Amino acid sequence: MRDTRTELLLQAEILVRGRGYSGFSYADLADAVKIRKASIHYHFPTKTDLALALVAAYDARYDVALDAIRAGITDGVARIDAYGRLYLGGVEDDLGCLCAVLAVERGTLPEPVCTGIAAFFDKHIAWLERVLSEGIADGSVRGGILPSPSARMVVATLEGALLLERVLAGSAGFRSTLSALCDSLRSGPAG
Amino acid sequence: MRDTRTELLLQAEILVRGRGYSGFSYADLADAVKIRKASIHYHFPTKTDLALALVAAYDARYDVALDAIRAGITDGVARIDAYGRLYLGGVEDDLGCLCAVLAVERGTLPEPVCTGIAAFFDKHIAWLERVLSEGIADGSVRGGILPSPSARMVVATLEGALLLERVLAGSAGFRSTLSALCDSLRSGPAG
DNA sequence: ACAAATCTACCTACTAAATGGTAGCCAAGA
DNA sequence: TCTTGGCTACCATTTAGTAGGTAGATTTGT
Repeated sequence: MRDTRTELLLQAEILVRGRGYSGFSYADLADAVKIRKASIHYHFPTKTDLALALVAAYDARYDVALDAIRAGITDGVARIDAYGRLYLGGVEDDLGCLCAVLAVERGTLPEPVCTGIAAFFDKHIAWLERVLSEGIADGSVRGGILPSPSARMVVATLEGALLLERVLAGSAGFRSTLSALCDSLRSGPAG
Repeated sequence: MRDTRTELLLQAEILVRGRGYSGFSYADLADAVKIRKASIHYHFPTKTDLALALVAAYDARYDVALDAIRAGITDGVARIDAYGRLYLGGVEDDLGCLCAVLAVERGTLPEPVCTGIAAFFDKHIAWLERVLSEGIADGSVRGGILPSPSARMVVATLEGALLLERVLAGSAGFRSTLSALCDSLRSGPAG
Protein backbone atom coordinates (compact mmCIF):
# COMPACT_ATOMS: atom_id res chain seq x y z
CA MET A 1 0.00 0.00 0.00
CA ARG A 2 1.43 3.31 -1.07
CA ASP A 3 -0.91 5.39 0.96
CA THR A 4 0.29 4.88 4.50
CA ARG A 5 2.47 7.90 3.84
CA THR A 6 -0.53 9.83 2.55
CA GLU A 7 -2.58 8.75 5.53
CA LEU A 8 0.21 9.87 7.83
CA LEU A 9 0.27 13.28 6.17
CA LEU A 10 -3.50 13.54 6.40
CA GLN A 11 -3.75 12.67 10.06
CA ALA A 12 -0.66 14.65 11.01
CA GLU A 13 -2.14 17.71 9.34
CA ILE A 14 -5.32 17.33 11.36
CA LEU A 15 -3.32 16.96 14.55
CA VAL A 16 -1.08 19.96 13.90
CA ARG A 17 -3.93 22.19 12.78
CA GLY A 18 -5.99 21.24 15.82
CA ARG A 19 -3.34 21.18 18.54
CA GLY A 20 -0.20 22.82 17.29
CA TYR A 21 3.16 21.41 16.29
CA SER A 22 4.47 20.75 19.78
CA GLY A 23 0.98 19.76 20.85
CA PHE A 24 1.03 16.44 19.04
CA SER A 25 3.43 13.54 19.26
CA TYR A 26 4.42 10.57 17.16
CA ALA A 27 2.41 8.48 19.62
CA ASP A 28 -0.76 10.46 18.80
CA LEU A 29 -0.11 10.09 15.11
CA ALA A 30 0.55 6.36 15.48
CA ASP A 31 -2.82 6.00 17.23
CA ALA A 32 -4.61 7.92 14.50
CA VAL A 33 -3.09 5.92 11.65
CA LYS A 34 -3.09 2.62 13.59
CA ILE A 35 0.51 1.89 13.00
CA ARG A 36 3.31 1.55 15.56
CA LYS A 37 5.08 4.70 16.58
CA ALA A 38 8.45 3.49 15.31
CA SER A 39 7.06 2.83 11.85
CA ILE A 40 6.39 6.51 11.34
CA HIS A 41 10.13 7.05 11.37
CA TYR A 42 10.38 4.89 8.26
CA HIS A 43 8.37 7.47 6.31
CA PHE A 44 9.47 10.58 8.17
CA PRO A 45 12.76 10.01 9.97
CA THR A 46 12.41 13.12 12.09
CA LYS A 47 9.53 15.32 13.14
CA THR A 48 11.10 18.11 11.12
CA ASP A 49 10.87 15.97 7.98
CA LEU A 50 7.21 15.46 8.68
CA ALA A 51 6.62 19.18 9.20
CA LEU A 52 8.38 20.01 5.94
CA ALA A 53 6.32 17.46 4.02
CA LEU A 54 3.17 18.83 5.61
CA VAL A 55 3.95 22.39 4.58
CA ALA A 56 4.92 21.31 1.06
CA ALA A 57 1.67 19.37 0.56
CA TYR A 58 -0.43 22.18 2.00
CA ASP A 59 1.32 24.75 -0.13
CA ALA A 60 0.85 22.65 -3.27
CA ARG A 61 -2.89 22.32 -2.63
CA TYR A 62 -3.18 26.08 -2.39
CA ASP A 63 -1.22 26.52 -5.60
CA VAL A 64 -3.84 24.51 -7.43
CA ALA A 65 -6.67 26.47 -5.82
CA LEU A 66 -5.14 29.86 -6.58
CA ASP A 67 -4.67 28.94 -10.22
CA ALA A 68 -8.25 27.70 -10.45
CA ILE A 69 -9.58 30.97 -9.04
CA ARG A 70 -7.63 33.08 -11.50
CA ALA A 71 -8.69 30.86 -14.37
CA GLY A 72 -12.38 30.62 -13.46
CA ILE A 73 -13.23 34.08 -12.13
CA THR A 74 -12.52 37.47 -13.63
CA ASP A 75 -14.08 39.95 -11.22
CA GLY A 76 -11.48 41.17 -8.72
CA VAL A 77 -13.64 41.14 -5.60
CA ALA A 78 -15.19 37.80 -6.58
CA ARG A 79 -11.67 36.39 -6.76
CA ILE A 80 -10.91 37.67 -3.26
CA ASP A 81 -14.20 36.23 -2.06
CA ALA A 82 -13.34 32.85 -3.59
CA TYR A 83 -9.91 33.04 -1.97
CA GLY A 84 -11.57 33.69 1.37
CA ARG A 85 -13.86 30.72 0.93
CA LEU A 86 -10.80 28.49 0.68
CA TYR A 87 -10.50 28.99 4.43
CA LEU A 88 -14.04 27.76 5.05
CA GLY A 89 -12.97 24.13 5.15
CA GLY A 90 -10.88 24.94 8.18
CA VAL A 91 -13.75 26.80 9.80
CA GLU A 92 -16.13 23.89 9.33
CA ASP A 93 -13.68 21.24 10.51
CA ASP A 94 -12.60 23.42 13.43
CA LEU A 95 -9.00 23.44 12.27
CA GLY A 96 -6.64 26.37 11.93
CA CYS A 97 -4.51 27.15 8.89
CA LEU A 98 -1.45 24.91 8.99
CA CYS A 99 0.96 27.74 8.33
CA ALA A 100 -0.67 30.05 10.86
CA VAL A 101 -0.46 27.38 13.52
CA LEU A 102 3.19 26.81 12.76
CA ALA A 103 3.87 30.55 12.67
CA VAL A 104 2.66 30.86 16.25
CA GLU A 105 5.28 28.36 17.38
CA ARG A 106 8.08 30.01 15.48
CA GLY A 107 10.24 30.14 18.59
CA THR A 108 10.63 26.35 18.66
CA LEU A 109 10.27 25.70 14.96
CA PRO A 110 13.11 24.16 12.93
CA GLU A 111 14.46 26.85 10.65
CA PRO A 112 13.66 25.20 7.28
CA VAL A 113 10.01 24.87 8.32
CA CYS A 114 9.98 28.55 9.13
CA THR A 115 11.36 29.35 5.69
CA GLY A 116 8.62 27.25 4.15
CA ILE A 117 5.78 29.04 5.86
CA ALA A 118 7.28 32.44 5.06
CA ALA A 119 7.32 31.40 1.40
CA PHE A 120 3.69 30.30 1.69
CA PHE A 121 2.57 33.69 2.95
CA ASP A 122 4.76 35.62 0.53
CA LYS A 123 3.24 33.72 -2.34
CA HIS A 124 -0.32 34.42 -1.21
CA ILE A 125 0.40 38.09 -0.70
CA ALA A 126 1.97 38.35 -4.15
CA TRP A 127 -1.03 36.57 -5.71
CA LEU A 128 -3.47 38.89 -3.97
CA GLU A 129 -1.48 41.94 -4.90
CA ARG A 130 -1.71 40.92 -8.55
CA VAL A 131 -5.44 40.19 -8.27
CA LEU A 132 -6.02 43.57 -6.65
CA SER A 133 -3.95 45.44 -9.25
CA GLU A 134 -5.83 43.78 -12.08
CA GLY A 135 -9.09 44.53 -10.32
CA ILE A 136 -8.24 48.19 -9.99
CA ALA A 137 -7.25 48.30 -13.66
CA ASP A 138 -10.55 46.82 -14.82
CA GLY A 139 -12.62 48.75 -12.31
CA SER A 140 -13.88 45.81 -10.29
CA VAL A 141 -11.85 46.85 -7.25
CA ARG A 142 -12.17 50.36 -5.93
CA GLY A 143 -9.32 52.61 -6.95
CA GLY A 144 -8.62 54.18 -3.56
CA ILE A 145 -6.72 51.21 -2.18
CA LEU A 146 -3.02 50.38 -2.42
CA PRO A 147 -2.51 46.82 -3.70
CA SER A 148 0.45 45.87 -1.53
CA PRO A 149 -0.86 46.85 1.93
CA SER A 150 -4.31 45.63 0.98
CA ALA A 151 -2.98 42.23 -0.08
CA ARG A 152 -1.34 41.87 3.32
CA MET A 153 -4.53 43.01 4.94
CA VAL A 154 -6.58 40.37 3.14
CA VAL A 155 -4.34 37.53 4.31
CA ALA A 156 -4.19 38.97 7.82
CA THR A 157 -7.95 39.35 8.04
CA LEU A 158 -8.68 35.84 6.87
CA GLU A 159 -6.02 34.20 9.00
CA GLY A 160 -7.23 36.18 11.98
CA ALA A 161 -10.88 35.37 11.30
CA LEU A 162 -10.11 31.67 11.08
CA LEU A 163 -8.22 31.88 14.34
CA LEU A 164 -11.13 33.62 16.04
CA GLU A 165 -13.64 31.04 14.87
CA ARG A 166 -11.75 28.34 16.74
CA VAL A 167 -12.67 29.91 20.06
CA LEU A 168 -15.77 31.89 19.17
CA ALA A 169 -17.43 29.07 17.18
CA GLY A 170 -20.08 29.20 14.46
CA SER A 171 -19.02 29.83 10.87
CA ALA A 172 -21.41 32.82 10.69
CA GLY A 173 -18.60 34.90 12.17
CA PHE A 174 -16.13 33.99 9.49
CA ARG A 175 -18.59 34.57 6.69
CA SER A 176 -19.58 37.98 7.97
CA THR A 177 -15.93 38.98 8.31
CA LEU A 178 -15.31 37.85 4.76
CA SER A 179 -18.17 39.91 3.41
CA ALA A 180 -17.12 42.95 5.44
CA LEU A 181 -13.68 42.55 3.89
CA CYS A 182 -15.05 42.24 0.37
CA ASP A 183 -17.30 45.24 0.90
CA SER A 184 -14.30 47.32 1.84
CA LEU A 185 -12.65 46.47 -1.47
CA ARG A 186 -15.60 46.75 -3.82
CA SER A 187 -15.96 49.80 -6.01
CA GLY A 188 -19.48 51.17 -5.83
CA PRO A 189 -21.78 53.71 -4.25
CA ALA A 190 -20.95 52.94 -0.60
CA GLY A 191 -17.99 54.51 1.22
CA MET B 1 9.45 39.02 48.21
CA ARG B 2 6.14 39.23 46.49
CA ASP B 3 7.52 39.62 43.01
CA THR B 4 8.84 36.16 42.25
CA ARG B 5 5.28 35.47 41.25
CA THR B 6 5.22 38.57 39.07
CA GLU B 7 8.52 37.63 37.51
CA LEU B 8 7.17 34.14 36.80
CA LEU B 9 4.15 35.63 35.05
CA LEU B 10 6.34 37.99 33.06
CA GLN B 11 8.74 35.33 31.83
CA ALA B 12 6.03 32.74 31.27
CA GLU B 13 4.15 35.21 29.11
CA ILE B 14 7.23 35.78 26.97
CA LEU B 15 7.74 32.03 26.63
CA VAL B 16 4.13 31.29 25.70
CA ARG B 17 3.88 34.18 23.26
CA GLY B 18 7.12 33.18 21.59
CA ARG B 19 6.83 29.41 21.53
CA GLY B 20 3.28 28.38 22.32
CA TYR B 21 1.73 26.83 25.40
CA SER B 22 2.99 23.30 24.81
CA GLY B 23 6.21 24.74 23.45
CA PHE B 24 7.54 25.79 26.82
CA SER B 25 8.12 23.81 30.00
CA TYR B 26 8.50 24.50 33.70
CA ALA B 27 12.20 23.81 33.15
CA ASP B 28 12.42 26.66 30.61
CA LEU B 29 10.58 28.97 32.97
CA ALA B 30 12.79 27.96 35.89
CA ASP B 31 15.85 28.85 33.82
CA ALA B 32 14.42 32.22 32.88
CA VAL B 33 13.49 33.17 36.44
CA LYS B 34 16.52 31.44 38.00
CA ILE B 35 14.68 29.45 40.60
CA ARG B 36 14.33 25.68 40.77
CA LYS B 37 11.67 24.03 38.71
CA ALA B 38 9.85 22.64 41.74
CA SER B 39 9.52 26.11 43.26
CA ILE B 40 7.29 27.19 40.41
CA HIS B 41 4.73 24.70 41.67
CA TYR B 42 4.57 26.63 44.90
CA HIS B 43 3.20 29.66 43.04
CA PHE B 44 1.33 27.82 40.30
CA PRO B 45 0.54 24.23 41.34
CA THR B 46 -0.31 23.15 37.80
CA LYS B 47 0.45 24.47 34.36
CA THR B 48 -3.25 25.18 33.95
CA ASP B 49 -3.15 27.49 36.97
CA LEU B 50 -0.29 29.35 35.36
CA ALA B 51 -2.13 29.65 32.05
CA LEU B 52 -5.22 31.00 33.78
CA ALA B 53 -3.20 33.59 35.69
CA LEU B 54 -1.47 34.58 32.46
CA VAL B 55 -4.74 35.16 30.64
CA ALA B 56 -6.24 37.06 33.59
CA ALA B 57 -3.24 39.41 33.80
CA TYR B 58 -3.15 39.95 30.04
CA ASP B 59 -6.87 40.60 29.93
CA ALA B 60 -6.62 43.09 32.80
CA ARG B 61 -3.88 45.04 31.03
CA TYR B 62 -6.05 45.37 27.94
CA ASP B 63 -8.99 46.53 30.06
CA VAL B 64 -6.93 49.46 31.23
CA ALA B 65 -5.77 50.25 27.72
CA LEU B 66 -9.26 50.10 26.22
CA ASP B 67 -10.60 52.44 28.88
CA ALA B 68 -7.74 54.86 28.29
CA ILE B 69 -8.42 54.97 24.55
CA ARG B 70 -12.11 55.68 25.00
CA ALA B 71 -11.34 58.35 27.58
CA GLY B 72 -8.56 60.07 25.65
CA ILE B 73 -9.68 59.93 22.02
CA THR B 74 -13.03 60.88 20.52
CA ASP B 75 -12.60 60.28 16.78
CA GLY B 76 -13.82 56.80 15.83
CA VAL B 77 -11.08 55.88 13.39
CA ALA B 78 -8.42 57.36 15.67
CA ARG B 79 -9.68 55.07 18.41
CA ILE B 80 -9.38 52.05 16.12
CA ASP B 81 -5.92 53.20 15.13
CA ALA B 82 -4.92 53.49 18.79
CA TYR B 83 -6.37 50.06 19.42
CA GLY B 84 -4.27 48.69 16.58
CA ARG B 85 -1.15 50.28 17.98
CA LEU B 86 -1.64 48.27 21.17
CA TYR B 87 -0.44 45.31 19.14
CA LEU B 88 2.78 47.07 18.17
CA GLY B 89 4.56 45.99 21.32
CA GLY B 90 4.14 42.40 20.21
CA VAL B 91 5.39 43.23 16.73
CA GLU B 92 8.52 44.91 18.07
CA ASP B 93 9.33 42.20 20.62
CA ASP B 94 8.57 39.47 18.09
CA LEU B 95 5.87 37.98 20.27
CA GLY B 96 2.36 36.91 19.29
CA CYS B 97 -0.80 37.87 21.12
CA LEU B 98 -1.13 35.61 24.16
CA CYS B 99 -4.74 34.75 23.44
CA ALA B 100 -4.12 34.11 19.76
CA VAL B 101 -1.27 31.77 20.59
CA LEU B 102 -3.45 29.89 23.04
CA ALA B 103 -6.35 29.81 20.58
CA VAL B 104 -4.19 27.96 18.08
CA GLU B 105 -3.61 25.19 20.61
CA ARG B 106 -7.24 24.90 21.56
CA GLY B 107 -7.20 21.17 20.97
CA THR B 108 -4.88 20.56 23.92
CA LEU B 109 -5.96 23.50 26.04
CA PRO B 110 -7.60 23.02 29.44
CA GLU B 111 -11.22 24.05 29.13
CA PRO B 112 -11.20 26.95 31.63
CA VAL B 113 -8.32 28.55 29.73
CA CYS B 114 -10.33 28.29 26.57
CA THR B 115 -13.26 30.02 28.22
CA GLY B 116 -10.92 32.81 29.32
CA ILE B 117 -9.62 33.53 25.85
CA ALA B 118 -13.10 33.43 24.35
CA ALA B 119 -14.13 36.07 26.91
CA PHE B 120 -11.09 38.13 25.94
CA PHE B 121 -12.05 38.20 22.28
CA ASP B 122 -15.74 38.75 22.99
CA LYS B 123 -14.89 41.75 25.10
CA HIS B 124 -12.70 43.29 22.43
CA ILE B 125 -15.30 42.75 19.75
CA ALA B 126 -17.98 44.32 21.91
CA TRP B 127 -15.73 47.30 22.64
CA LEU B 128 -14.98 47.78 18.94
CA GLU B 129 -18.62 47.43 18.00
CA ARG B 130 -19.47 50.22 20.39
CA VAL B 131 -16.63 52.42 19.14
CA LEU B 132 -17.74 51.85 15.54
CA SER B 133 -21.40 52.58 16.33
CA GLU B 134 -20.48 55.81 18.06
CA GLY B 135 -18.20 56.69 15.18
CA ILE B 136 -20.96 56.17 12.66
CA ALA B 137 -23.31 58.27 14.79
CA ASP B 138 -20.89 61.22 14.96
CA GLY B 139 -19.76 60.86 11.35
CA SER B 140 -16.13 59.93 12.05
CA VAL B 141 -16.64 56.40 10.72
CA ARG B 142 -18.17 55.89 7.29
CA GLY B 143 -21.82 54.97 7.36
CA GLY B 144 -21.72 52.09 4.91
CA ILE B 145 -20.29 49.56 7.35
CA LEU B 146 -22.07 47.27 9.79
CA PRO B 147 -20.63 47.60 13.30
CA SER B 148 -20.80 43.96 14.31
CA PRO B 149 -19.08 42.30 11.34
CA SER B 150 -16.63 45.18 11.13
CA ALA B 151 -15.69 44.82 14.79
CA ARG B 152 -14.90 41.17 14.19
CA MET B 153 -12.98 42.15 11.09
CA VAL B 154 -10.84 44.63 13.01
CA VAL B 155 -9.80 42.04 15.59
CA ALA B 156 -9.22 39.43 12.90
CA THR B 157 -7.11 41.78 10.79
CA LEU B 158 -4.90 42.85 13.67
CA GLU B 159 -4.47 39.37 15.07
CA GLY B 160 -3.67 38.09 11.61
CA ALA B 161 -1.28 40.93 10.90
CA LEU B 162 0.60 40.28 14.12
CA LEU B 163 0.82 36.61 13.26
CA LEU B 164 2.20 37.40 9.81
CA GLU B 165 4.87 39.71 11.17
CA ARG B 166 6.36 36.87 13.16
CA VAL B 167 7.39 35.09 9.97
CA LEU B 168 7.57 37.96 7.50
CA ALA B 169 9.49 40.33 9.82
CA GLY B 170 9.73 44.10 9.83
CA SER B 171 7.07 46.17 11.54
CA ALA B 172 6.46 48.10 8.30
CA GLY B 173 4.10 45.32 7.29
CA PHE B 174 1.98 45.61 10.39
CA ARG B 175 1.81 49.40 10.18
CA SER B 176 0.75 49.35 6.57
CA THR B 177 -1.96 46.78 7.31
CA LEU B 178 -3.21 48.95 10.15
CA SER B 179 -3.44 52.00 7.94
CA ALA B 180 -5.14 50.04 5.17
CA LEU B 181 -7.65 48.89 7.77
CA CYS B 182 -8.23 52.41 9.07
CA ASP B 183 -8.61 53.75 5.54
CA SER B 184 -11.35 51.23 4.89
CA LEU B 185 -13.29 52.58 7.87
CA ARG B 186 -12.78 56.28 7.43
CA SER B 187 -15.55 58.40 6.02
CA GLY B 188 -14.23 60.64 3.29
CA PRO B 189 -13.76 61.20 -0.42
CA ALA B 190 -12.09 57.85 -1.25
CA GLY B 191 -14.10 54.71 -2.05
C1' DA C 1 9.29 40.12 76.41
C1' DC C 2 10.10 35.77 74.70
C1' DA C 3 9.64 31.21 73.35
C1' DA C 4 6.74 28.14 70.72
C1' DA C 5 4.14 27.45 66.68
C1' DT C 6 3.10 28.51 62.14
C1' DC C 7 3.76 30.34 57.63
C1' DT C 8 6.46 31.66 53.43
C1' DA C 9 9.22 30.69 49.78
C1' DC C 10 12.29 28.26 48.41
C1' DC C 11 15.26 23.86 48.04
C1' DT C 12 16.95 18.68 46.76
C1' DA C 13 15.57 14.54 45.19
C1' DC C 14 12.53 11.97 43.40
C1' DT C 15 8.56 9.68 40.10
C1' DA C 16 5.74 7.93 36.28
C1' DA C 17 4.69 8.92 31.96
C1' DA C 18 5.70 10.75 27.55
C1' DT C 19 8.99 12.52 24.20
C1' DG C 20 11.62 11.85 19.62
C1' DG C 21 14.55 8.57 17.94
C1' DT C 22 17.37 3.97 17.20
C1' DA C 23 18.49 -1.04 16.42
C1' DG C 24 17.50 -4.91 14.60
C1' DC C 25 14.11 -8.43 13.16
C1' DC C 26 10.64 -10.31 9.84
C1' DA C 27 7.06 -11.17 6.18
C1' DA C 28 5.64 -10.28 1.62
C1' DG C 29 6.29 -8.92 -3.13
C1' DA C 30 9.24 -7.53 -7.25
C1' DT D 1 17.50 -11.92 -3.44
C1' DC D 2 16.74 -7.57 -2.25
C1' DT D 3 13.60 -3.83 -1.23
C1' DT D 4 9.49 -2.27 1.09
C1' DG D 5 7.04 -1.43 5.13
C1' DG D 6 6.05 -2.74 8.88
C1' DC D 7 7.15 -4.77 13.80
C1' DT D 8 9.10 -5.32 18.99
C1' DA D 9 12.04 -3.65 22.15
C1' DC D 10 14.75 -0.50 23.55
C1' DC D 11 17.16 4.28 24.58
C1' DA D 12 18.21 8.94 26.72
C1' DT D 13 15.85 12.91 27.71
C1' DT D 14 12.18 15.72 29.06
C1' DT D 15 7.67 16.30 30.88
C1' DA D 16 4.49 17.89 34.74
C1' DG D 17 4.10 16.99 39.22
C1' DT D 18 5.18 15.12 44.28
C1' DA D 19 7.53 14.35 48.81
C1' DG D 20 9.71 16.12 52.21
C1' DG D 21 12.97 19.24 54.19
C1' DT D 22 14.74 23.98 55.71
C1' DA D 23 16.07 28.89 56.71
C1' DG D 24 13.94 32.80 57.96
C1' DA D 25 10.08 35.74 58.91
C1' DT D 26 5.67 36.34 61.42
C1' DT D 27 2.19 35.34 64.62
C1' DT D 28 0.62 33.66 68.93
C1' DG D 29 0.37 32.18 73.94
C1' DT D 30 1.96 33.04 78.31
